[in-house]
Amino acid sequence: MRKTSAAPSGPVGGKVTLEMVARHSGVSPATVSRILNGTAVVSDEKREAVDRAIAELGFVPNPIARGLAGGRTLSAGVITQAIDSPFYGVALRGIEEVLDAAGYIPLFVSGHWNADEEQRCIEVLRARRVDGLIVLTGRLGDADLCKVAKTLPTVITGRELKAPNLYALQFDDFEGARLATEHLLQQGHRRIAFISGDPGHPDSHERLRGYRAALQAHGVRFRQALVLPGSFIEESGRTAVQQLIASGEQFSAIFAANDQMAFGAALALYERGLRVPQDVSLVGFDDLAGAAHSIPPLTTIQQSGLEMGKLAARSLLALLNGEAPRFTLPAPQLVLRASTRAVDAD
Amino acid sequence: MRKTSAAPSGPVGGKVTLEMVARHSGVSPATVSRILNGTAVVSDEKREAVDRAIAELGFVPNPIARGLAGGRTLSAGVITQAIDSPFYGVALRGIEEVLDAAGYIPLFVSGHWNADEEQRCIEVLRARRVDGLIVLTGRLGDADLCKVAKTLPTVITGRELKAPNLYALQFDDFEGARLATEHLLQQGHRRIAFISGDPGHPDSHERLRGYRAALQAHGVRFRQALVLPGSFIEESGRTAVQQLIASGEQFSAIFAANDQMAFGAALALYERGLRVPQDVSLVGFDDLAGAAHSIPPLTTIQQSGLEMGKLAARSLLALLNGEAPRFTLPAPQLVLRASTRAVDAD
DNA sequence: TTGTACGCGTTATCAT
DNA sequence: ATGATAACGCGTACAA
Repeated sequence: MRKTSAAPSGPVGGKVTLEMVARHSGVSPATVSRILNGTAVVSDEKREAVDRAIAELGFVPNPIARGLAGGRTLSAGVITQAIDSPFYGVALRGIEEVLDAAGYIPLFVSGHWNADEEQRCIEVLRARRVDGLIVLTGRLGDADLCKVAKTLPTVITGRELKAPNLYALQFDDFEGARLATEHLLQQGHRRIAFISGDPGHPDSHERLRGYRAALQAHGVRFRQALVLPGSFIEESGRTAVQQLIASGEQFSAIFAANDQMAFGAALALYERGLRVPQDVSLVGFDDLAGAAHSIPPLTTIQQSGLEMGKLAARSLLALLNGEAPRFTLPAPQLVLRASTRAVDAD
Repeated sequence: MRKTSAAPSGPVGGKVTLEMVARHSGVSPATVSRILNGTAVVSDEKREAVDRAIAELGFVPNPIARGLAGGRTLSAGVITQAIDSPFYGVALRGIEEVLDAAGYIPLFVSGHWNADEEQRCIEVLRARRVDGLIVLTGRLGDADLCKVAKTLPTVITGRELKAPNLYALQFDDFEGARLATEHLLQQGHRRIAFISGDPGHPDSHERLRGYRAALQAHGVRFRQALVLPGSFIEESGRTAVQQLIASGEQFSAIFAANDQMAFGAALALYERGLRVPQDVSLVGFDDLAGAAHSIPPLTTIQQSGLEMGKLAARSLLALLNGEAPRFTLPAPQLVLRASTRAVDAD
């Protein structure tokens, strides 16, 4: 076996600096830097020599030094609400994938649905000199967000907002909710309960609107008693159904404003001996990973967290690149599974 | 309203440097640095002057420059397998919480259960000059891990391993599985199927051992036909049960090596018209967030991901501090819910 | 106790 | 096209 001259010192380039590469290849550090960044044109000979030196020495550029010198850290801040959220988690995955492919590293921090915490997150990220910011929904005011965007390219999801250096990616909650309700209506349901998300959340309002719009389009009267408060978590869906049943109000179907509440609702029904879908039809919203394996598999509105993450990341990269992002989230789609069934209209 | 003299220029300290603080307070940059890091003793007057200057200027130290100069970045690499994993996601939350409180920021990267990818993650993190590393289980070989630990304080979960600069946090899979099986046995079940995790995963073997040990302790013969292969995801649990049923083998209970497979198993049973727990008892492993709201609520082995994350982070902080961590994961516990019931021993 | 001066590894600005 | 040289913001010997 032939030994290549000057093999790299293992996969880990201990402390090989750009300057060493420069010396090793007989050029100046500046030239090496240029080659690395494609900043300028260099002669092919030098380029080759440098490339070889890089390979032989196992040189890895130091992002820290880069950040100090160039002002860019090749890192992006991502504010999510809880790192273990079933919905946003998938979005993080999409962000990670796209950013990583572009040489960026995401810095994930959690705001816990709290504007103050989100502000703190931004300080932390800014201190870390991230090149850009992705905010997954959250509670931060539009004004604050715009101010942040003034000095930090920002992508925000879950709201409509136009500002320089800022791009908003909004999912069509209204249409999603309309679709879900429409499906139930088509199956002959007339008494459709709606478990809403908490009012402070921007998505909640639109989903309620979609529900009402579908009802109206079918000439079904809206009943306030069929709208139950929820907070986007399982337990709130469960409580809502318990209250609904206790209220004595008639219903043959439930539309929950997200899957987690739908799961809770399903449990409450189960606990009362009501079967889904034989006794009650159920539709969720989000299409979480668990929806396909719940019992019964949940019919729901697909809102691709993965795609959302990917597009958010691509938008940020565009912003960072001085371009104007033009991405749009895919339209909501009904995913038909086994939690609804047709009934004779009452 | 009284204006405080020289109010900070907004919450965002635009570009205030340590040197500016030094000038503003009439001391040298070195002194400011010392105060910031508690590196040396300083006279109270100077300290006060500096503190005030920091406040007035709204100075925020630049971690990037710090990293370059001091070699510490106050950041820790965390290799998880999938950023959206329901089990490890909770662990990330614990890590984030503890690290954040200590002024560290976690850099989350995903290895996707692939040793090569994990290696790449390590390169990336090393390039980012993280101060330490937490590896959540994963497939990396022990030897590789020890090598990494030579130059980077490391905490690893999911395996036993002793090495300098390395701390391993291992959950008692054997005992957990034994507990689960024992519970079923106590309820009178004798034909207990076991859906195992995939063989490449370190946890799988121990859980199988625990299952067998419990069987043996009760004088119940081990039947290979009751052991189904799985891969720790829902669909594999579903397939396993389908095969089990097709095989004609008798069984009254199922123990799945994790909750996700238990969910899949429950679905397969549901699809065949078998009720849990009336016809078949079911036990999972992990106690995922969803287990409490599955139908029926799943009896399972609690393995606190949150605690695991917290302890991993604390261990790393100890390592970083030159101390020897002495943390141990809490013992596994059976969480009794509604997916099992007693039967007359056959 | 405090200040001076240098270095960390890279990019950017000048020259050439 | 390429090479010096000066930042970038901070930590830390070393000196005082």
